[in-house]
Amino acid sequence: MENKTTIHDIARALKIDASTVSRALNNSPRVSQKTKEKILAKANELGYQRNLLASNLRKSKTNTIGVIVPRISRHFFSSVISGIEEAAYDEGYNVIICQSLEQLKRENDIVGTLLANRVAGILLSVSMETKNLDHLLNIKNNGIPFLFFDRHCEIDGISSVLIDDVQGGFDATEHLILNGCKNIGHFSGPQELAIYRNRKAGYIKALQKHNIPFRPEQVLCSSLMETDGAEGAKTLLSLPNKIDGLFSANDIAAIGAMKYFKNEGVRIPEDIGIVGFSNEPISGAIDPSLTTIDQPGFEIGQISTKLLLQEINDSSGLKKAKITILKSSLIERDSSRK
Amino acid sequence: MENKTTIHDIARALKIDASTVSRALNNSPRVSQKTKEKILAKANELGYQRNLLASNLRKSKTNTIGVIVPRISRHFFSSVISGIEEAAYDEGYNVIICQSLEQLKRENDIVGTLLANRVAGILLSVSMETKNLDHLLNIKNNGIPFLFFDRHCEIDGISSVLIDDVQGGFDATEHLILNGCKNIGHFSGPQELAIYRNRKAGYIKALQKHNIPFRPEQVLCSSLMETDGAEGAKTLLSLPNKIDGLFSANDIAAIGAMKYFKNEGVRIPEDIGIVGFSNEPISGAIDPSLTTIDQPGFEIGQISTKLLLQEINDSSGLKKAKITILKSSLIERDSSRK
DNA sequence: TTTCTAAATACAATCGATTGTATTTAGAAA
DNA sequence: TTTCTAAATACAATCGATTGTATTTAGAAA
Repeated sequence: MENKTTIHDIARALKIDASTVSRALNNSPRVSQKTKEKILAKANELGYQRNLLASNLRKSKTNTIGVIVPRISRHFFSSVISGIEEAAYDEGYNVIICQSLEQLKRENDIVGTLLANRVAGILLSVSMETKNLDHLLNIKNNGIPFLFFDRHCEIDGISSVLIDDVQGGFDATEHLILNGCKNIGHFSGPQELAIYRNRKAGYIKALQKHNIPFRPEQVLCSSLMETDGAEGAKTLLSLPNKIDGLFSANDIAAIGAMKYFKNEGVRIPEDIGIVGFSNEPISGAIDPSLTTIDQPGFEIGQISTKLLLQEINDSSGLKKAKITILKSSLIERDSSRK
Repeated sequence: MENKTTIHDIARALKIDASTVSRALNNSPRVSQKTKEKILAKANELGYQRNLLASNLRKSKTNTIGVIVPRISRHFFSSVISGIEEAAYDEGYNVIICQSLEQLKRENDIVGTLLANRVAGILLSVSMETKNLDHLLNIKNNGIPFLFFDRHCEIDGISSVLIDDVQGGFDATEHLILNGCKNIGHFSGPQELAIYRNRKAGYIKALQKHNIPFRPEQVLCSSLMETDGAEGAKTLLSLPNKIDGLFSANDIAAIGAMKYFKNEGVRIPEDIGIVGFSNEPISGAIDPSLTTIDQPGFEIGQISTKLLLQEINDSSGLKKAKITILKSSLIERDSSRK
């Protein structure tokens, strides 16, 4: 009960060699059917369970992949994780989940532990603080396959699974324009992150297409927490050019702004139309319901995992970065209908 | 770049023994300061990274704990996981997350893999299908510490971290009664799970206290998905005794019922007062907002992890099951105010 | 019965780190 | 300078499974 049984215990009990036991348990053709049966029976009897630590050490590979997300409890990330977990489970892989909590230091530490645990590969969505990429280059130099999803960095030979943030930003903004907004503010995130640069680029592109002047002071960068949204709303209201639309690079900040606006007696969508990004479950439920861009989290997780497993199993070292772009879609709700 | 450096590489480069390198890297007092410095410098130079597989195999212990939840993307569980991950990270442990998707077969498989991976311990909230406990007894027989949170089973010597479901059910029901409801229906889950039995017990207790007859046909058991809630609502409306209150054992089913009622022109809370359970983020946002019982997920995760780590580090085999019960709290919103 | 070949099994090294024991070294004491 | 002791380092076994090579076995062919 205390000491786990090993192949040596089985070998001793049957007076055969441990190597034969090992081969039998791995169903090798080099062991006779009769012996296999005896070994399996004894293994069962003794409650044998393969020690994957030893097995992995010997084979120098593991059946574990590491996942680093900024925050597990964000619905988008937990959907991605669901997708990852399911795809990994199907292929017999385990998933170690870690959260950076948007801190570079933690991200750094986590990469270290995952490498020390010799994970087979890493899936990663970087923190908002990630400007220095040394720890990521370190993964690469260790020859561990890895892959970005959603929030990525440009590293030679490293693939990403993304959604089309430029298009998403464009759709969100054009939707507001088509609903009559003429002066649209934008909440963006840290400009180190491509997703926020791209959503902003889409915003600008839509303005240009419709000949609406771009006013840089109407773009506010923050960490996009709910309080940031409220503060941003306050700032926007104080600007000389009265805004009548807001595209926020995430739902949480949009909701923060919405609450602030409501408190100030600004009507939504009549006075200000609002579009968010991410389609958090709460967005469909608040009043008024929030128009937003849906990101297919579960699918991102599944696809990322499949690509990563391909890289893990593909021993040819020739890696060319592949960018997979998934479609996002505008979900039209009440916050933008004028 | 391809082949990881080992302590032997360092040893060879410095013409010393690997055991000294190992001791130096573990900061053993048996190695002189001078040698330690040389070794650390060389380790850095060669980009050495400890192989935890080997280390753990030798020490026959791991720094990984396994977590099994029904579904990662449920907000309650992702908060618990957040709590687990943070508490584990602080103590240098990694977390392998697995989801049973409410299926016994998957739960079974997962337990097997976790055992094979020789996790240091397991935190577990059982699936709705878990009636047979063999796989859980197997964990115990393997001498791996484990602990239930939220959804538990009674196994000798196994501790649990729970919330007071009887009290929660009682509070929810009494709240409806105090708001004037006289005939209250109840959505329950699979009766194999103590949480659902207990919430129901609280419901009955509140009825008794207020001398309201208990009508078994008004208690509907299901998997508590949104569709189950809608169906349950339909059933309740068809009963001879007109109901004017509903206590659902989770928010999702409550919301399903709410949507059905609204569709049928039943007003909430005027015609039927509703209280859910779990405080999903969406519940505060829907219209009318849903009164519910808040469960401190993050805290449950932290406490469970601390208790588990205690058990892991406490070698005295004397385990007495400890039940930790956390307080839940009623969050009063619009769906129950008459 | 002997010889040969393929099938079955045993032997031995290995993955990388750890750890109890043995040996060497350095510096103090004689 | 020799002797002794504590500090520092080396040796060797080990954790449990895997795998290339060597040996044994069983049954067919001679």
